[in-house]
Amino acid sequence: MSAPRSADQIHATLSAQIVAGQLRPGDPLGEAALAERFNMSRTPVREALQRMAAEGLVERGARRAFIVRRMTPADLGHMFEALGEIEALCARLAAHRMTPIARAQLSEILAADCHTHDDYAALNRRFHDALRLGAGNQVLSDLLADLNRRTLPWRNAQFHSNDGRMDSSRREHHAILGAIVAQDGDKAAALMRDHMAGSLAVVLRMIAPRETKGNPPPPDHVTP
Amino acid sequence: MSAPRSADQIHATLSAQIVAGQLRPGDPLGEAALAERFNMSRTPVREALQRMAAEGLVERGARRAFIVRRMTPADLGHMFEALGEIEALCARLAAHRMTPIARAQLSEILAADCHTHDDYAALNRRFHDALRLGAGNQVLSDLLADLNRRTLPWRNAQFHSNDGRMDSSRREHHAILGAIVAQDGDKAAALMRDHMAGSLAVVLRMIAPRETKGNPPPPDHVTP
DNA sequence: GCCTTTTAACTTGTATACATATTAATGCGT
DNA sequence: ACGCATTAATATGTATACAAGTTAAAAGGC
Repeated sequence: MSAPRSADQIHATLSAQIVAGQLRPGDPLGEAALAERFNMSRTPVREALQRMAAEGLVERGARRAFIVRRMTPADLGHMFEALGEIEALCARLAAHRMTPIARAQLSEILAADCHTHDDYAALNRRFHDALRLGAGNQVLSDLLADLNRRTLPWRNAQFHSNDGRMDSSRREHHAILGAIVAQDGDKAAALMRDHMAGSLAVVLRMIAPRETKGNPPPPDHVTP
Repeated sequence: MSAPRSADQIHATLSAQIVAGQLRPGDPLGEAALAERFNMSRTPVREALQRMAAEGLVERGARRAFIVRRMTPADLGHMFEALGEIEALCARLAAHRMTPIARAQLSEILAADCHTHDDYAALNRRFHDALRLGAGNQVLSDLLADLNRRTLPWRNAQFHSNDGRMDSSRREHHAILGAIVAQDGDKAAALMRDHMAGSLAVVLRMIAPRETKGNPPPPDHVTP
């Protein structure tokens, strides 16, 4: 039997709530409060928070207390650039390494029609997951999974507030698929870069309404 | 004043010993034993181990005990491929973004003459650090720092056992510098990829003598 | 009246005691 | 004699009590 550890449960629950936006950047994560909320002692709570800190989901605020991680526009830019470049890298590798069967499966994913935003979010995820696996590098795959989780709080709402983005995103997916089927690594990489840049543009337009609690992070200048 | 926390000290000490090779892959890291060794309780020891697990330096073995992370040849290949590709990416970005002053500083680093292996290791590190900073992306920089730390246990001894590698590595550095000064991003990336591939080749030749303690990890097939 | 200093409250960091699970050894049964 | 089951030992997981540091508020001096 599997041993359900409390710390894992807390970690999963808090991560999900941060990713879903229920806990917003800057929200305080007091150990005692969380311990009471989960009916557990502070020890597993601390373990969960430390792991989340190492994963980049939370950071240390005043009084060394943990808070949900805040990101300046510059930080978001760096994060999306890294995400886009590594996705592009995986796309290039996948174009060279994916088997014909894997290519067919990738095509199948895009062939499935979807109508609701939630459907598309799932499809989007499956597409990128298949590409990650196709690259055939476990380390890069893990890296992408981590970066993805860290950006999700700022990404998961974009489809709901921006209807046009869904269609354009879908078109871009098909273009990437075409480059991969043609085994054109450079083109796949370039298309993926543009695709991720498009996502960043949408997200940056949405930052303003999402206020971060507490002192905003050092007012980093947006690079001109 | 800074608050020197015990957990940080344990984390730093253990990390250094793993990177230096004093603790070898597969070595057990019992909490009680470490607590006694550091004259501390198990609590800060656990915190340090959990953080190191999230960083990829240790893993869980039998009885859920922490052990120094083992890596199959396939894992090492993935790790070095990721490292090489992201370094190449940073080199391309740096070729476009580094200021003339930063280029001059990079050149200065390579100009310094060194004779001992330790000297060269320091120089090597400064070169790669300068390139990381030159890319102007904090996330990629942090990623590289992490990957570097994780591969260090397998890299730090290569210069000592392979005299020829030092000279060839140095030549490759100069070639990369030339591409960056010429602002040729693609060439810098390609050269960096080859440079890292060279390091991997040396490391793979050194794996055999370094036996991992305990049951070797699942005998991952080496891709043909 | 404002600034400084001290003190008190609240938070995190550490230690220890207890619960629980996994492993290995031993004994019994076939 | 071999195999299975039971039990004991040793590790990690959790809870709680205590220590220490930081912040904020309040009181006193200039």
